[in-house]
Amino acid sequence: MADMVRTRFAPSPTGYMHIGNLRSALYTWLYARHHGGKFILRIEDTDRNRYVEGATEVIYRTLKSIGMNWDEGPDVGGEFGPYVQSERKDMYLPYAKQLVEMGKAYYCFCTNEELDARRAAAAERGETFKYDKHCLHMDKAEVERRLAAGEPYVIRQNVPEHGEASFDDAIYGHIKVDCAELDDMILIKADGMPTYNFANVIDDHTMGITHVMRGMEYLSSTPKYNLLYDAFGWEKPVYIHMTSIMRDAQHKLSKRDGDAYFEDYLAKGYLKDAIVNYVALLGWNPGDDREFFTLDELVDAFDVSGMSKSPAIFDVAKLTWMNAEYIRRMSAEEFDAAAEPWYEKAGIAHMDKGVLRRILQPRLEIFSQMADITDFLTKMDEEFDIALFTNKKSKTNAEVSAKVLDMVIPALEALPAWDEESLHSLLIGMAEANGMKNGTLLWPVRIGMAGKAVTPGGAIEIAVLLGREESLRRLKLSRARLNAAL
RNA sequence: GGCCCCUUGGUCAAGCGGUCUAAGACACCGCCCUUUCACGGCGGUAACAGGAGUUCGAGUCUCCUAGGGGUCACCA
Repeated sequence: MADMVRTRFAPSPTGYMHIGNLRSALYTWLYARHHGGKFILRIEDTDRNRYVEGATEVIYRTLKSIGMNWDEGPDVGGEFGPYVQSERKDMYLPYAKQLVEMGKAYYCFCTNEELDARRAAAAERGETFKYDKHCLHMDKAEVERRLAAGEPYVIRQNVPEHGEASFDDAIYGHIKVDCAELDDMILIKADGMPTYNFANVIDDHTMGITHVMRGMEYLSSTPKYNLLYDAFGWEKPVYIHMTSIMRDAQHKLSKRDGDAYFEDYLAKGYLKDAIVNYVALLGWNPGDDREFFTLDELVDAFDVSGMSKSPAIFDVAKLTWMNAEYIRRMSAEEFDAAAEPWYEKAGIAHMDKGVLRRILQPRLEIFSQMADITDFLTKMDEEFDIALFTNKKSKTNAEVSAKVLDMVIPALEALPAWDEESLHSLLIGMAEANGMKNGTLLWPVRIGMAGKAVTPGGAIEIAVLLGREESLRRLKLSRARLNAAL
């Protein structure tokens, strides 16, 4: 038990799951599972102004859908609860007061307005503002008096003016900073709530978190947290700071570009497993050439030594490739099931599923491409440019095409069975009998039925999908339009 | 601006002092396959940010410069 790894994912409920957050959750979860430890979910809602209704449910739903289960959390409980920060509100003040008694923290009555003014003044002088410990020097009697009078106050950490604060990061190594650089951060806000920084330290310790994994934006404030651990005489956790995911070299993935949230990609038709797989590889590598991982395989392979120090740019093209690969690797049953809603949307659900699967599975990169790629099946552009009948490689032009269609249409009308095999032997047989390349015969037929240069599948598959009546209707119509070019 | 972190091809990245005339993947280009387009197969273009050291030897260690990111809130 003493060596049991305990990690935590501590999101604030803002409504959506950011891709970067998702990856942090994933790594944190993987670390715990890989080491046979516990994964704890804690909701950090100390900022009441930012609370979003239903946001916690989004977090639960997302994590569950991916398969990241938690051992302790607001909904499942646990012996270190409560797991919602606002419900722990009363736990923090005593710790802060304890620090005050030890001289490691102090009451501060400076108002926000005063501070803002001083900050602005410092900025004007081109200086970095740092709280001057003004209230630290207030005599005890006055502090007591103002407290008794009910004056609003905050509690600040008393950072030594000299010396060094440091910590060891599992990825970045030893990070140290001069205490003179550190500001006396607020531990308890005027509303009695702890700041994120303070709550984090207290919660992580009281919840027995052994490995603190979080974004690297906390790298520079972590030495300050360690001062708190030292003051309390607590054992420090192992720190593992994780890189951020970027849109490009200088910007993080952002809400504005509609590329930041897990939900965005789901809506665009990406598979959750592909997203998770791709994201897992952004900032971590298994040390070999493997790229495809199930969650279980990730648990097995995950290791801090494979985590990178520099931020990674999110490459949609690679995600798309990976998603396409996931689609191609689906079994027939899986593909049919996943495709069904998209077939409905595209209006082709009544067509031959076997043929659809065969032409679409290797071609779709994301399911949302379905409607576009199959649009000609539901409705041919009857005004299509008849120049499409001309194709050099297939040796076709308007004249050849007219000839081919004149020959093919009656033969198709006479074909007893309208199935793939019959269509295939008829058309290929005709090409051979007439000494034509397959392409010379099939090109006009495909164009005549599709009215489009690029189609998934060829003439035979399209004919099967459209059925005899519609195929012939289109071919006759196209043949008639060809007259204009002769 | 102060402080902290980072820096291998367009992107993800392997590399942990010699086997680097630097792997693999995506993207891109070419060829093959072929009933268009894909899929698949084969091949190609493309990188150690720059400069000083240390060393017999540096992508790998040190320092400097440059570039990028983070942070400096009663936000998390």
